[in-house]
Amino acid sequence: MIKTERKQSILSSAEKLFAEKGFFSTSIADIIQDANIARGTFYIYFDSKNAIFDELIEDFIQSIDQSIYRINISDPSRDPFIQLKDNILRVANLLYNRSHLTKIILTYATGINHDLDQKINDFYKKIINLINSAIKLGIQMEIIRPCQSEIIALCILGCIKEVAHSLFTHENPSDKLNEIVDELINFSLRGLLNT
Amino acid sequence: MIKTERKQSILSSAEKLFAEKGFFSTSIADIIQDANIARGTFYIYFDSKNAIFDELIEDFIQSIDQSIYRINISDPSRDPFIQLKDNILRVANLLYNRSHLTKIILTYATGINHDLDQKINDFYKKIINLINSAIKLGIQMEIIRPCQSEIIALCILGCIKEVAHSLFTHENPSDKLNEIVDELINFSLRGLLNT
Amino acid sequence: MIKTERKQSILSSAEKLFAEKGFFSTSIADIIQDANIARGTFYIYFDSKNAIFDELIEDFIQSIDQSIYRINISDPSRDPFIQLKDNILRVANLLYNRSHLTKIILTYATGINHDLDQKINDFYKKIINLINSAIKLGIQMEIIRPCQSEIIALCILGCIKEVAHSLFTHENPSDKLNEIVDELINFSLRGLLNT
Amino acid sequence: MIKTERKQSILSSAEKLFAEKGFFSTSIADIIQDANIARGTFYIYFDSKNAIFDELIEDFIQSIDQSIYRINISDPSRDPFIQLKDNILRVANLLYNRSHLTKIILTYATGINHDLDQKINDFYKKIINLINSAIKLGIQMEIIRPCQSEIIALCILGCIKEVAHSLFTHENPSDKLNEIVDELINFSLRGLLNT
DNA sequence: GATGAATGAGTCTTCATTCAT
DNA sequence: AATGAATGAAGACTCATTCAT
Repeated sequence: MIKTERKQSILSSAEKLFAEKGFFSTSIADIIQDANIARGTFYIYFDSKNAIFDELIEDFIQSIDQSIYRINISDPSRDPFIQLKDNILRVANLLYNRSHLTKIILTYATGINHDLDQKINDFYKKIINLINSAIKLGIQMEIIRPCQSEIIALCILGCIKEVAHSLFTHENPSDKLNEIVDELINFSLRGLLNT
Repeated sequence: MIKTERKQSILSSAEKLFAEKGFFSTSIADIIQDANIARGTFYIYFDSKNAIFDELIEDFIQSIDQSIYRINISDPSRDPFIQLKDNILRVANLLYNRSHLTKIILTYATGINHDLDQKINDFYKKIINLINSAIKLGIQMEIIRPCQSEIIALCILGCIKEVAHSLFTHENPSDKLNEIVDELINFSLRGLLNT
Repeated sequence: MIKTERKQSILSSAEKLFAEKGFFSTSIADIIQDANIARGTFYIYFDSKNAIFDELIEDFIQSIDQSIYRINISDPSRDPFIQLKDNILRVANLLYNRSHLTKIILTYATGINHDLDQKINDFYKKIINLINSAIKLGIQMEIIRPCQSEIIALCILGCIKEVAHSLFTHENPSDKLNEIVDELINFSLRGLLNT
Repeated sequence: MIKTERKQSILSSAEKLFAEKGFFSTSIADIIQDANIARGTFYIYFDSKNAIFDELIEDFIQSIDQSIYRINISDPSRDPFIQLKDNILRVANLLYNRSHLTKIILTYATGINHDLDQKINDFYKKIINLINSAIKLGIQMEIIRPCQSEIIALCILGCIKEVAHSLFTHENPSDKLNEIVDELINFSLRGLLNT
């Protein structure tokens, strides 16, 4: 087995186990058993149990990050709402396809590694800022009603996280992504009231 | 020190530490040091590390549960929206005042105790159901527009959790509860669009 | 409750528990619960867990010791065999009536207290010597055939211990003492062969 | 050091210490110190302190069991008394060579492990039954005088145990096995009386 | 005398990490 | 590169004993 394959195989086992049992309840013994390698071999590829967890999480938040494109409002041929929906769909698809990692970050509890806590916090802050800026822009353009955009940004992130947690964290996650995303956007834009 | 005081003091130390460092990274040594008691004393009051954690969580979800009153729609003198807002305010105040416990349940990672996992799941399901029923009722009464109420219920829970997490989890949580709750309700009812 | 009664009550609980669960598996908590006293009270009457065990054992081996009378062979009016049988019957009755203590000494494992080990050893040695002297006397008097009396003394002690263990250690010990003692004496004197 | 050697070395240390100090007074710390290994190494080879004790005892009673051959009375060329003596000699040699284990089982106090208690009880019951059947057969064949064979079987087991305990449990156990076994058989067959 | 809360040394057990082969 | 035996620090938990009330 070539180096990168072996590394992937270990990452894959760890990902599965961390999602199932959590970081602390997953032991190196569990991982090497699942990956079918010797104890020492694990430490050839990763410095520590923390290190493999970090790598998993960091790679994942980076992929999510890369699947979010900045919304272009200067080009009149591209509807910003469609760009928004495309972003959400791309992220949703990513979460859907990596349900183990989705579960891991959505139930991530601090206390494993301070650096990692920081990185995850920064990631969420970045998303909040992104949403926040979009809302503020919308308010300027008078598409969106005046509001405390920071609070609303939190709400929208919360919606996404809770829905993702509920839908993509099960063995057979829902596949009606499009419908669900529509519902979510609709709710965010129009609210519940029957007007 | 009388028995109940001592127990409270231990609970208090544990609550603080679990919130700061997480369940697994908090040792009995940490707790007894903080509570300024001997090792054996801890075990007079609690059977195990799991037991004290369970007690903390169970008591908290019970308080939250008890602060939510069923909304009465048959009495025309009581505006259901005000009843809703009162519920949210009561819960918000509770979370605000018990910020350690709020942090603990909002970053709760499964795997500590299967029974507890179940109880927390049940609690969230109960809340989802409450919201879901309210939405369905609203739809019937044509106050609320037709929608996939299950998804929307998740959204609303997500909003509450994320806002709570962001605001009540810091050392000096925001005290503009009323404003925040208004913003949240407004968002849920009207959405973002400027109509 | 007067002092001696309370002490007896504690001794009684300890005796029962040591017999049931063994010295190490019986905790002070078990004893005070059974005796219905507070923790501190125990230490008014006994210095330590070892101390109560020692007292129990020492008193018991002393009673056994006192129930064995030296056999008088100079008085022709008293058949030595009857004196022997009377001795055995007295001991047997004692064991029968104190089945808890019988179980404790018969399953006594060293390692609790070096002094006590010594005392029990000395007690058994004394009995062995008693039997040994009796046999030697019998040989001199030509009642008993020549033999290695030390080995035979061990055999006889072994017979008594094993029979006692089997019979007096159960919930309802056998009450056919007389028959059993006859059988034992017969075996020792005549052996198994059909002559 | 190869795995089986290391395991033997640990078993050997444990055997010595359990014999010297008893199960409860022997700590894992004692064993690993004597075996000159690290704490964790012990747990590579044995699941627990109970487990190593069980293994020691079970293996030993199995060896004893296997050294006892069923006595063949249908073959006229083989004297049953010689077969009996051979059995006793084989067991005696085994006990003589494993004096630590001999001490352990002869002072075994119940309460360490219920399964093990059962196995040891069963083992002794099996021996009692063996002796009992032999006596009954002897009675039928009119070699042995009529008697309460159950009591006598206990006596014979008691003789063997006490003699074994006294002789093989010391640092330098007696090596006059043949003589001792003869004495024991003689006593059992002929008793003490000078006829 | 009686109480029972408090103590802390001692015990078993786990597990991430190392390193000689 | 791969192995897996060995390590030992760190953790949870127990329990005989003490002592202020």
